[in-house]
Order: sequence, then C-alpha cells, then structure tokens
Amino acid sequence: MKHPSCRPSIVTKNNPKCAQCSVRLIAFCGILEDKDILQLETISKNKNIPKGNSIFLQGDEVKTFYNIKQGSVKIYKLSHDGRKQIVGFMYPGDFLGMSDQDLFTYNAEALEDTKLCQFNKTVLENFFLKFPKVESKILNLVNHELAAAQDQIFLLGKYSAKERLLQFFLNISSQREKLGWGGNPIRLSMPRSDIANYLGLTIETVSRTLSELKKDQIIKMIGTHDIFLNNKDQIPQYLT
Amino acid sequence: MKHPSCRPSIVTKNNPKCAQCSVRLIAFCGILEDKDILQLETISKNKNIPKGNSIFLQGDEVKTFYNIKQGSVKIYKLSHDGRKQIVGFMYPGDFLGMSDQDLFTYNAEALEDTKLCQFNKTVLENFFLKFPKVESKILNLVNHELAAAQDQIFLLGKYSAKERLLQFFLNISSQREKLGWGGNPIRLSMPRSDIANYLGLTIETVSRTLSELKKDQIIKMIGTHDIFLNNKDQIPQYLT
DNA sequence: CGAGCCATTGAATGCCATCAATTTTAGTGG
DNA sequence: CCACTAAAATTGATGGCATTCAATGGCTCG
Repeated sequence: MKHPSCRPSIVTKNNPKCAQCSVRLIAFCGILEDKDILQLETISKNKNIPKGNSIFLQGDEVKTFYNIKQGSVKIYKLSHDGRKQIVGFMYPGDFLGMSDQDLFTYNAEALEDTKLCQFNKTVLENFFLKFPKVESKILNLVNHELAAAQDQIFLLGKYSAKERLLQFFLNISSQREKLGWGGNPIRLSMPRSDIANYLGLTIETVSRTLSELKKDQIIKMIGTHDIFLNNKDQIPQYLT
Repeated sequence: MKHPSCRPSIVTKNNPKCAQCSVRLIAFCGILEDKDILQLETISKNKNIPKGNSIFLQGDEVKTFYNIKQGSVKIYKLSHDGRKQIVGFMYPGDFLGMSDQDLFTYNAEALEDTKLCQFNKTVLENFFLKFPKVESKILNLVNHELAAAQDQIFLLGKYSAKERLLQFFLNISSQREKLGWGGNPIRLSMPRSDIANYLGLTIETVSRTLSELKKDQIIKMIGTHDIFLNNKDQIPQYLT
C-alpha cells in the first residue's frame, strides 16, 4: 500500500467506474447511455469472491443482485438427501440473483477468483422505475437463460455422453466469442467432477469420453483444462 | 346460429372480456386494475386451437404473444437429425411466446382443445411502456419458468425413473391447486409417449414404472389418464 | 520431494433402452 | 348398443451404455 489514497483491500468498495467497465457492452448496464450510467454507479459496489467461495446459498433471502465482471460461477441445487446438480455456469456479463421467490432456490459459488458488481435488490428495483429499459434488458437476459436451460434439458434427455461433451465445449466456445476472446482453444474453469455433474454423467465417463475424442482426433488437449477443437465447424452439424 | 348477433365461428375474434376472465388472478394481466384492463382488452384477440394443432413452430418469427386461458400446451424442440425433446408443458394462466431471439427456438402444440388470448408483440410492448408493472409481472413469470426448467434439469440429471414420474405428478398436482382445482386426483392431458419424452425415458419404462407404483399402492389409476396419489404428503420427502 | 487430490484406466454390475408380442382402450360405423 | 379396427398401453426377453467399484497414474503445491 504505497499511497494514502489506496483503499484497504476490503471485499466491498464503491466506485466501480462503470463507464470503462470491460463487460459493459454485453451486460444489462450496456443499454444505459454514458450520462445515465453515472447514476447506476452510485448504487453499485465492487465485490471480490475468492475461488471456491460461495456468493449465496439455497434458502438465503434474495436481497442482492450481482453482475459478473470477471471469473466464473457455478449454480447448483441440492436435494434434501444430499444429491447435487449443477444447473448452470455463469460468466462475465451475466446477471445473477434474479428470482421469482423470496429465497434462492440454488447455490452460487465462484469457480475462480471472481469480481462482481453488487446491487441492493430494492434499490435496483427503484432504479428500474426511472429507467424501464433496464428492466426490459434484464427480461431479455432471463429469457436467454431460459433458452439455455431448455437446451440443457434437450442435452440431458437425448444426447449421448460424447454429444454432451461436444455441446458443452461449443457452448463455452461461443461464450468466449461473445466476450471477444477467441472461441478456440477453450479453457475449462471447472474440475472434471463439475463437468460430469453438469452433464448428468460420472467423472469416469467424462474421462473415458475425452480419451475417445482425443483418439478420434476431434479434440486436442493441452494439459487437463485447455482444449483445442480440431474441426470446430463440423461439430455442430451432428448436434442440434 | 340462432341470432343475427352471433358471430360466425371463426378462429379469431375480438372482445375477450378480460374483467371476468377465469385466469385473470394468476395470469400476467392480473396486476392491472379493472379500469386499466379495458385497455388491454382492446389489443387482445381470442384464438381457439383444436387438439393436436400447432400454435407456432421452431423457426417461426416471433410476432405474437399468447396467454393460455383453457387447455394445455406442450413445448418441444427438434434437433436437425429429427430427435425430439419436450421441454415443458403449459397450462391456463401461463404466458407463451416470450423469447430473446427473433425466431422461436421451440414448437408449441395444443394437447387438448385450447383457448388463447393473443397479442401482437409490438403492440403489447408499447403497452408495457404505459404500464411498466405489466412487464415486471412477465419478468416474474419468466423467472418462474426458469426455476421450473432448473428443476427439470435436476430431475433429468439425478432422478430415477420412479422419482421422475412422482415428481411429474406432484408438479401437475400443484399446477392444479394454483388454478383452484383439486390437487388430487390429477389428470394427464398427454399420452404416455409425451410423458416418457419429457422425463427422458421410454414409453415402456413409464408403463412399467406406473405398474410398480400401482403395485406398491403409491398411486391408484382410474382409466389411463386419471391418477389418485395415495399418500401425497409423504411423497415430497423422498424427493427434492 | 512427498503428500494429497485429481484424472485416467480397467472390470463387473445394473438400470433403462430396444426389440417383440399381447392386451386394452378409444373411436367409428353398422 | 355392439362389433370392428387402429392406436395406445402393457408386458416380456434381451442387450448396451453408462455406472459402480477398484486400482493406477499424474499434477500441484506446500
């Protein structure tokens, strides 16, 4: 800490500097013009979540919304008998915390060190009244999430293990492209156990299937978490 | 047609009479007061879809929204190689047609003779500008749909055949209760093939599992489409 | 460099799918 | 109302893909 002007490294601090935010173009705040986004800045706070930490838990009261600026997050549900199912992964630009319930129906946990923009629920809802198009934008994002969930239902209901993994890789690829990063190769920010759980498979099946995909020259792996898709354009044909 | 005042039996006609609509309390229009709902009435049309007919198809342009007044609808996706996956069923009070895309990503088909309230997309979106809380209500409904889709992901990823069927019955039961009908017995408005497809199973497995549930006295069937849940309150414990 | 976790590979089991046949239901017309 | 027919549902026999159980290999990080 060199200068007195440096804030202490607390988890929550003000002044997110929305105007030059890296996810502004794809996030909900992107529909606000420069003059209006200053108002949003005054009601938002930065929050850093270290890898492996929870952002909120199933059963917690919904009183905060989040915007992901950096990192990645897994969303999972627990049944009363302890079974766990990951229902989604979220990435920079995604809006987190919307619910039709008063309590969260799922857990959110950081897969890597993650930076969030945090809003008080009531305050942001009042902000909607002044800028209705912000709420429209969020409706749009939720609809997008719903479409993704329906795709996942298709995957779980009809795809083989090999198809599930390939579809998963393509999803990550297009996610990266949306963020302006390269769509190939891709990086898996989660362990095999999370991939398996998300895809309705076991770790062993994921591992075996990856070995097959490597043998068949469909993918190439650099280490255990970076994957190059060999004929990426050919893959979608035999899915969807 | 006894009186000249009777309209011809066309599929689409005006004057839905929102004020005394049977689904008003649970549908999106329920947040409007009596004086405001008259304005909604002027932009809505009635539409009847006979059993088995499509409401819209995957790839169709999104230019109409629907509100289900009576009947039931199945939502399903097709992959390019012809595989089909039902991703949801919709019932009276549900809002149909929202999308983040310009084209529908799924098909909607009436499971029984169904009555809809129809809105032009652009017109209803302009209506939102005048009554923003209508859009808030729809955001709420979409969030509810998303939560249901996440539940279905859990079901497909972690539940056994027996659990899938029981969960499905409980869902229908609570749907009926929301409509003020009895939650037990329940009526299946779709054939076995649709149940199987929705639950990620085959017709044969559904049939076999139903036989087991009957043998174990967990359900009692009246005909092939009416089901009485014997100890309904006990069932949820061993799910969720 | 070693400990512990994560990933991979192997062998055997099991649940649900597939293939096949029968029974029941529902719809139609005599 | 009943016979007739086609579709839907049920039941049986077999098989396969992914799981489960078990062991080995390979990172990663103190």
